[in-house]
Amino acid sequence: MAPPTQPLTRSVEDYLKAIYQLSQGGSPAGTTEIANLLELAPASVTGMVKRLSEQGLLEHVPYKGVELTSAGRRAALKMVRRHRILESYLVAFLDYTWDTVHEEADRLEHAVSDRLIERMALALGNPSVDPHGDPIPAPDGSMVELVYTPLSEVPVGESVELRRVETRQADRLRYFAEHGLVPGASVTVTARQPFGGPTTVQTGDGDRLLGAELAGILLCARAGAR
Amino acid sequence: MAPPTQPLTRSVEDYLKAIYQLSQGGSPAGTTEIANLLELAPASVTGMVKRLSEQGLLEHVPYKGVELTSAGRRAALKMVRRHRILESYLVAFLDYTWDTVHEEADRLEHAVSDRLIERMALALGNPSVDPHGDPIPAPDGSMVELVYTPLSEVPVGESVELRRVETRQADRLRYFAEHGLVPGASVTVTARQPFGGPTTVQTGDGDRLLGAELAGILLCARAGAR
DNA sequence: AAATAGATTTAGGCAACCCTAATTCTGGTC
DNA sequence: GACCAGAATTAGGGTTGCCTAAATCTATTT
Ligand SMILES: [Mn+2]
Ligand SMILES: [Mn+2]
Ligand SMILES: [Mn+2]
Ligand SMILES: [Mn+2]
Repeated sequence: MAPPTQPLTRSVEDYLKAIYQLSQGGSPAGTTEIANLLELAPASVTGMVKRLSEQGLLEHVPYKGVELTSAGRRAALKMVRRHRILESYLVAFLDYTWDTVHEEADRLEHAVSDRLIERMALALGNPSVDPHGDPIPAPDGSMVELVYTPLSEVPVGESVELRRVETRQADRLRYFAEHGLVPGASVTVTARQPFGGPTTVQTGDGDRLLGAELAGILLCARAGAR
Repeated sequence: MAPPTQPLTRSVEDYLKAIYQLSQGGSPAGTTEIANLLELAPASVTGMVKRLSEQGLLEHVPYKGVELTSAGRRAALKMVRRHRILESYLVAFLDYTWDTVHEEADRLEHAVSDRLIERMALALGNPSVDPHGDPIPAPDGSMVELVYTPLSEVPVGESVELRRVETRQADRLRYFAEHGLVPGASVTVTARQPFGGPTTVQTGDGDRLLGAELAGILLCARAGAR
């Protein structure tokens, strides 16, 4: 622990965000996983992990993996809030589209002040989700993460509401937007081929065939879910 | 010269902006001047100046001073545009005041994309000056710099329009704003004490006595000036 | 139990930036 | 023309954060 926490660097903030993301699945984040996500060499990650552990932001069990400490998680969630508020603001007020906004937010998140983020949040009416349907942590770090069902697992015949799109790949996002597959849209699953085959859905603007990859990325609220 | 110019770092951008500012007076910027403005040790500046000269951004005559090359000036003006558009946007849309906006813009200017700046400029209606009355360079780097008269030099009896406030000190800026001394305001000089004494002005909300420092900072358009 | 693939760490470097202390230069002054 | 103060540079370090290549560890397979 280093009590008089000095401001985190851009690199450190990106590491913490990445580790937060990778730890979502319950198990600790591996060195190579982190390296892949941040596009760095694994050896570089080992070095940074050592430093962050000494600063009390991570718990590192050599050869096993890393987890965030509560201080680390707090910092990570702050970055997640910044990122998602920024995305929301840029889309709402500056004409960004959901396929171009991630990149801009990924740089700005390190440069904005708390004050600016809160002003943007206020201008947006304190939204609870960003343009991709990702939940936005509150300023105190609390976040309500709802459990959704991938469209690929919605039974044939059911009608669901799209709530969240789990990808950053611009081409996928553009494809979805072009066909009205955005958070809030209602779709009905009319067929599904077996063995990882495509799902057929009926949307506001016609029927569409979605391969397993795309259908797995679209998260839906089933009947009765909130 | 290094042809395939890679992105400039935050430090480099700040150096170029500082050198641009210091070269405004015609003579080259000195090492110590730059160091003072950036709050660095002079030795650090010597090192950076060497690197930037090698990159073709500066012309350095050892022991004499540095000047921007055209590539350096281009980069500096880009930062000035970014800074001033950001200030304008934050004041216009996010409730910033002119005494708090500089700090935020000084960090953001390094993180925003060209696209974002142009979107903000569009939302603002492509302004030609920022909240302090500082001129905003066009995207191509051209800038119209008008010549104003410091209030301290406006003859007694004349009426002028405030156009620009030349300080970043928040306390001064707050004082001016409190008393309506902002760009666009009309004031009449009703008296001036000799030997660097105060100037008395008549403003929309009453008479006011301004010491030489403050009166020197308020730049005005005299009758007939544009 | 030995071999091995893959993950991880260690070793050794490098570039960008910053600092302090010591040295050198420059433009006057006496 | 020698001297001096201040400006600038050089010398020598330190930190952060990244890389490649060479160990080393772990888990799984044979
Ligand atoms: Mn980022
Ligand atoms: Mn998002
Ligand atoms: Mn800056
Ligand atoms: Mn300004």
